[in-house]
Amino acid sequence: MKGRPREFDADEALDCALEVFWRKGYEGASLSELTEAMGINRPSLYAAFGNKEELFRKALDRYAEGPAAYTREALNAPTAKSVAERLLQGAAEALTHPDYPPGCLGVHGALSCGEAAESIRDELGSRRAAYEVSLRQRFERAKMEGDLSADADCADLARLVTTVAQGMAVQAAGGATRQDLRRVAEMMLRAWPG
Amino acid sequence: MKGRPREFDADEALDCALEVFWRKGYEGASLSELTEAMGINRPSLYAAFGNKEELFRKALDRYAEGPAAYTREALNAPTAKSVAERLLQGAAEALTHPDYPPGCLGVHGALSCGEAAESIRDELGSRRAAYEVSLRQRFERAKMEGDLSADADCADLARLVTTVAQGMAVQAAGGATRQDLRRVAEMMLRAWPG
DNA sequence: ACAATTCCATACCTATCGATACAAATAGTA
DNA sequence: TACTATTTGTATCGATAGGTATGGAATTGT
Repeated sequence: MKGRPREFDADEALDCALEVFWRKGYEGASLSELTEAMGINRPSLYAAFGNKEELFRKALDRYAEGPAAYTREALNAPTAKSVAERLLQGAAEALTHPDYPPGCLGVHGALSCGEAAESIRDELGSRRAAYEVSLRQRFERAKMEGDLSADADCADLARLVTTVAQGMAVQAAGGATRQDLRRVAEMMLRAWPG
Repeated sequence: MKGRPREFDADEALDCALEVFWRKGYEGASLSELTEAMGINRPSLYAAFGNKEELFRKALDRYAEGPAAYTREALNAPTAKSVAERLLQGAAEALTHPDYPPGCLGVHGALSCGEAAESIRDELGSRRAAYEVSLRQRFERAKMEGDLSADADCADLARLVTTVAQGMAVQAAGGATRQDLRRVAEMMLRAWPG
């Protein structure tokens, strides 16, 4: 390994980029804002992350493993209802976390790109679809394990939960408080089948 | 009335602009796309509508009175549950209407603007907030009229319904079908209190 | 000590953004 | 016809977008 070592930490810079994308969306985040927030200059960004689109994808991975990890972890809850509860209450917390911008990077980014960033929108759409599938499969397992009524439609139920979570993301972006979202989650769970 | 008459119909042009904003969001819609869709050129647009922001506001008014009129009309339904039903089922239809872009102009536009268009976001936010208030007041009236249980929290209920509607808008923008959204609305209504 | 390699910084590229200046064209009025 | 008011088309403005070329500074292995 020869050559001059880089003077910044790639993960820290990626976290800063994530926050900018989170606040402004994909197209709303300019390279000048990104480089300023990351503390590096343009050529360093391109050398380390490729281009804006690759940077966004890497920030997205980091988002999924960090601030949005609750979505994956919720699937490990013991029953169908507890899965929904951990997902929706986790959303209420995460979408209004004081250390991060309000709202959801995925929802924010998906709706805020013109046709130039179509590949970004497709990427986010397929990620959401994949999550909805895994949620449906989790509910099917719950049905077999007996903690979800046999006549429930798992696909519809998964779509309902993701729809509410996405609506909560819109609410958070619009200024809803943590308490507001907790109540939405609670009312939704009170109506849980079975 | 002196001077050369304009060669285009202002309302038709506004409808075309509305559709472009609807598909691309506020910042995602460029003036070139707008003028091309409207069939006029740039100075004519500025002479007739002021600037991009004023054009968007006028398109927003036209949206509220046209494709999104169901939100206001739903408030006239006889009972609280029928109000929610008309709103959510109306959303399922409107958000997937074949003659219009999928999704909701308000949700799309609010999440897809950087800080440059902060006034646009505030405008959309206050419109949503105003609607949520009118929905709450409608529920309070329903409580007095006896078709909503006395222990229901009208503010929470209004927020829940708008949250689901906004989530449906995100789902529609992501490609959900009309049938998908109808089922979401139906499941939500099945859990209606009282 | 030297050369290879890598990084950082300035300055610049082309394309596009929203917004306008200007003059030709079209109408009503006298 | 002369005059005025308004629209329309072209051409362009300054600002900013994403993305690079270039050159010097810094750190490594030999």
